[in-house]
Amino acid sequence: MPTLNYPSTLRKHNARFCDEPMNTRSTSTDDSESTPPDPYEVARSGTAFWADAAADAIEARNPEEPVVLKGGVSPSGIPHIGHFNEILRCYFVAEVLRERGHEVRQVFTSDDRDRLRKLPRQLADENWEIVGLGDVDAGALGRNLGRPYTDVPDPFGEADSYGEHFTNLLRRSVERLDIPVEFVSNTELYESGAFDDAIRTVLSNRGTARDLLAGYQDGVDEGYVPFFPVCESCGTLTGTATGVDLDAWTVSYVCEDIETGDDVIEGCGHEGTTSLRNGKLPWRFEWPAQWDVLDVDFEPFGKDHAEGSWPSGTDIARQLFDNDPPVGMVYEWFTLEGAALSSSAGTVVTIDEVLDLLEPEVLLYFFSKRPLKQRDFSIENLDQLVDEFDRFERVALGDSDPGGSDRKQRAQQVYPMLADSEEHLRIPYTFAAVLGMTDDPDLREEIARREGHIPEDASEQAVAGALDRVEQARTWASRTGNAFDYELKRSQMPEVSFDPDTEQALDELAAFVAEGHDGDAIQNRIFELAEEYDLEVGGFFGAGYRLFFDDTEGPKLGLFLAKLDRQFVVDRLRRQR
RNA sequence: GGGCUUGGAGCCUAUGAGGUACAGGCGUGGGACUUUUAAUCCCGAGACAGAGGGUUCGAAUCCCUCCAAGCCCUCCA
Repeated sequence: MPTLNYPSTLRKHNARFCDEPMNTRSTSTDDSESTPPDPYEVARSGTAFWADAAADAIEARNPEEPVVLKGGVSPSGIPHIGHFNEILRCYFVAEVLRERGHEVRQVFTSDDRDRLRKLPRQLADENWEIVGLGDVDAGALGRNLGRPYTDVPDPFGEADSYGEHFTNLLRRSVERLDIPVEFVSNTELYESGAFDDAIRTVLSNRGTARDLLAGYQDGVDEGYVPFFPVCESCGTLTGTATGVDLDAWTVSYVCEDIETGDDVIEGCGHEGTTSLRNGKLPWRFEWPAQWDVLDVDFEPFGKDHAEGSWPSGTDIARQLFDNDPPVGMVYEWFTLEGAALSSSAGTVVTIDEVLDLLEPEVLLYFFSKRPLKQRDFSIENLDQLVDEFDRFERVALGDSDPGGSDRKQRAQQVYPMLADSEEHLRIPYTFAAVLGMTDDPDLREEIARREGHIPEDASEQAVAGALDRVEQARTWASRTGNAFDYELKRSQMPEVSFDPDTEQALDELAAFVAEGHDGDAIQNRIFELAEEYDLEVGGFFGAGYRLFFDDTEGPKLGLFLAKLDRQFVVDRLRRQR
């Protein structure tokens, strides 16, 4: 027995969901021992961290070491943050299990033998540049509809296939997040024969397989053969196998039209026979086959699978493969700015993009939250997420605990999974955005110090780390064009027109600046001049912001002007350049 | 049609195995820092937990009905 250190309340909780009958229309008469916990319950964790509950459920199965956690997606297009549920939900559970002394293997299957069903409207090249379908040879790509992703050429001509191209992109994002993941190609599993036993099991028990599936799906009739061969003539993953010869390890087929949603992929009509390694199992069988072949103990999945392929999959795992299905966990989908994430519709945020806007630990933090909650990823309001993380970090590190001890305990548990143990100095995100108005690193630091965001005794390294956020926040501000998007208009003077009083006041201010005064003095002078010329204070400041930022707002003007080179300021105040 | 998930102040995030929501943040109103903005500090307003029933001494937390959004019963994190 490993020493487990978690609250006793949790144990009670586990007992609860382990004993509950599965919430499906399973037709099986299995004993409770092989009934996996309800994947919704696994995602709910009461007062504990959800990954703890998942780890509990996994331990309840007495898994063999190493414990295998798996995720997977089809490489159908641009990998976006939603796909990372498959990676990061596993990651947190893996971390918990490691803490408990388990050996863990985190696996990701690229379901790359799935067929290309339709062309996405957008693609991303090997440099993560998003390009429209029109920018590649869409015609050539279109001729590959119906083929497995690994048989479709990479439209960018770099990788071996379309599937490999997008898998590579995803893998690189995983690497940027520094998550240890083993990638497995589904196509390779088929080609290497790793799936042979599973295929044999399905096809030699066709009647059982059919009956099982028919309990969950309509349209599974007598002639149904649960295998899709690749047509040797046109390369399409066909839908109609007509017979199998297990001794010869072949399957015969007719290459008929395939309906995929609204579209129909035309078959070439070829009738042929091919190897059982040249094709694939239908998803409903393939998933449990993966569990069996890879010895999967845990798998998170999107809510789209929760009511369909999960119940049938667990049933098939037990009854057909005689295998205990893994612990499943449902997660809700993210939205982007309130809209569904969709590669084809172009509502996509990639990990790469996000990491230009915030630190990896903030992104991980987003994924550490309750899985069943529908969450919006909002770039518009990204500052709120970062602020929330900063608070979370402070609580975890013990500086304060406004939310109570439970919250603190959780923070202390989760935080080490997000960030390294080095000292992190954080400048508030929106303030960092404002600092982006100047390119001068020294000036940035000075302003940050002046405003109290950098303590006297901060190490050089910590300061540098803190200022790294400025670039991210500035990118965010300029990308969203929000209120923090200040940019010093140094090279060219914005178009301005002021009334005569304002112009005179600006000239006097220029003269004052020319004399050489510190920031406070200049700030005071601005107020005095506004009074002397009977100008609205706000309006006069506004004139300054217009001149220097082409905006109505800006930083504390006097202090800021004092930091810039004097002649430039004087000239600009005189509207000369 | 059947099933599932989510639903807290203007917004975000918690809590959620029944026991008073003075919760935190953002935003907002006011004030302080010699006087607009950013930042910092103080104070204030703001929800009775989607709606309605029920169980209970007591429910945001259990049950029922309904509503909204999303998902599944073809493929899709």
